Amino acid sequence: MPTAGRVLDHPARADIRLESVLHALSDPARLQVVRFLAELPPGEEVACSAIDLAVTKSTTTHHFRVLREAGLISQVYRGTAKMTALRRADLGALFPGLLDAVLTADAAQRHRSAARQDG
Amino acid sequence: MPTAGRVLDHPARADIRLESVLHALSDPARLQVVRFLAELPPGEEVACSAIDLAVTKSTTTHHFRVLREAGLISQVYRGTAKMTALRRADLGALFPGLLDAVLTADAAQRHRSAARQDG
DNA sequence: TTCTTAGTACGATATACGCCGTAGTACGCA
DNA sequence: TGCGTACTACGGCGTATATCGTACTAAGAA
Repeated sequence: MPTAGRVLDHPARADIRLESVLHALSDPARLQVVRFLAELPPGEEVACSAIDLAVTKSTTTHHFRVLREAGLISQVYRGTAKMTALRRADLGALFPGLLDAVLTADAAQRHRSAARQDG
Repeated sequence: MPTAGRVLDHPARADIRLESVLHALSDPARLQVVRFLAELPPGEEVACSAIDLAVTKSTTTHHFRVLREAGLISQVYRGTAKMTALRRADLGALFPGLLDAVLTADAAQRHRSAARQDG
C-alpha cells in the first residue's frame, strides 16, 4: 500500500491564481528553477537535486513548495527522488503567452547583465 | 525655487528588475492600478485619487510607491495632485510582451471568475 | 541490517509586507 | 492669512517570507 504521507497536493487548473504565479516567479531562486525546467523537452521531469540553487536543501524544499502550491510545477515521488515538471499545459491554457513572456524577459535581462559585465 | 522634498525618484530604465516588476504585479491592489492605467490612452496621466482602491489613503500611497520603485509607473507632482502614468515605453523595451501577457492573463482570470458567478 | 542518498519537518531568526491611524506638508484659492 | 484638498511620513501591528541548522523519514544498495 502506498505511503499516504508522500502524496503531494497540487492546485487544480481552475484554482491557479495569477497573483500567486507572479509572486512565485518574483524570487530569483524560483525563477531559476522555472528557467531550468523550461529548457527541458516538454514533459520531461527532473529531480529537485538536478537544479543547483545557491541555498541549503531546506530552503530549496521551501521554494519548490511555493512553486507547486502556486501551480507552476507538478511533483511526484519516484523512488527516493521527487520528480518535478513545469505545468506547461495548465499555464498555457489559463494564461496564454505569460510564461513565455516572463522567460523571454528573464533571458533579455540576463543578456543585458552579461553584456554589462563584459564591458 | 522648487521644493526639493517633492521630487520623486524613479529607477532608470536599465535599473528596472524583472523580479521587482513581477513582485509589484503580484498584489491585487497594484494589479488593479496597472490595469486601470493600461486602459487609458497611452501617455495619459491620472491622479492617484482617480483610482479607487479598497484600502485607506496611506495604504494606497504605499502601493503606488512600490509600483514606482519597481519601475512600473512614473509619478510627477502637478499642483496638489500627483499624476501617474504607466512606463509603457520602458517596459516594452526591456520586457517585450510581458505587460500585455500579464494584462491578458488578468482579464482572462477575471472573465472566468465572472462566468463562475453567473453560474 | 546498515549505509547512503534524497528530500522533509520543525524551530528559530531576521526581514519584509500589507494594513491602519494620526499627524504633517505642499499647493491652490479665497 | 487662513482653509481645503491631496498626498506623505511615521509608528505600530500582525502576518508572511527567506533563510538556516538539526533531526528525521523513505527508498534503494551493500
